[in-house]
Amino acid sequence: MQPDAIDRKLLKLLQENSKQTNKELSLQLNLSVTAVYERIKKLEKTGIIHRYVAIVNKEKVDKGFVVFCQIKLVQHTKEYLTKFEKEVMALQEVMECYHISGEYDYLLKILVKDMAAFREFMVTKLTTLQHIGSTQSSFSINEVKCETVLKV
Amino acid sequence: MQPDAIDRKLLKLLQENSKQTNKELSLQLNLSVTAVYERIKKLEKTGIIHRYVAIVNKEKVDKGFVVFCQIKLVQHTKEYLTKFEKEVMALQEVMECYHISGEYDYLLKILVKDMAAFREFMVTKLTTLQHIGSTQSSFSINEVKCETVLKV
DNA sequence: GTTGAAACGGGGTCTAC
DNA sequence: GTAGACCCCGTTTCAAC
Repeated sequence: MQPDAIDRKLLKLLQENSKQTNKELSLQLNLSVTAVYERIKKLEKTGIIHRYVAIVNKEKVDKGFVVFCQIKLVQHTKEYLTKFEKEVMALQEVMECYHISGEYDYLLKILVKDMAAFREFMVTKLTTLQHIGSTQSSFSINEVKCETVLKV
Repeated sequence: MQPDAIDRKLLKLLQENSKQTNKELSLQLNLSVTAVYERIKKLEKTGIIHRYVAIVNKEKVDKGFVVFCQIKLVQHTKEYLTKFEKEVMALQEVMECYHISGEYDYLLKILVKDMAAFREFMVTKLTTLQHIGSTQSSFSINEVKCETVLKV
């Protein structure tokens, strides 16, 4: 399914605020409520809309310290990669993990309370993972942009 | 406001699926519907719940190619930093941008359709920004983990 | 915190255009 | 695509415990 211009605007609105009623959406889209309803259902059925979630303010729940950590493994066999990935999946501080091209193998986005919590995470969790060669961490000094809306 | 154990579980449920009814939530929390309602309102009022959004499947809207780009500016005056940040804010391909510690100044998460689209983005947008010294891009080979649920 | 009731309005479906 | 009517049920508020 290929979303048309109206679908794209609808996706923008729902990505910004999924609690809007179909009536509110219909006014912004110059459509009838029924048409809005059917378009949303179609976007859900095709999987373009994956799910609906609440976004939590990370500062207010003591997760305001953002660290990006690049990791190099000692070897690159499938066994090592798979094992590492499985272990990373289980770490709740790791919000994102990508196998990447370049000098390092993985890039992790880590959310913790502060530097002390990050130290604790490094010492007790990250560096205890098997097959890790080296790591290189960068701390977020300032979050310039953090967008959840995909412009489609 | 400090969320208690029930609030934390409620936050987990709402971060996973914000479309659940209060009745469904009440069953999982062993609470009355009214109590769930009041807890949610409190979490919203205190700003712990920031907003509710639809999550779009990026592959289905031609944004499945993920690139992390580290950028170094030629100078680090406030003027240069501010100008760069303002320009980055306007780029819709840039989903996230952090001012970071370390060798590079900024880390950007960029979503585009494919390598050709990234090339186009680099040539026509990123490298035309003023004051950029050098860049270093890593491409996502595999998304191991991409979590939106903050464990609180 | 709980239950129960009541008012309101949106979701979802259907009919007709 | 539109408008209107319909029922159901979730939200929201309230009273009483």
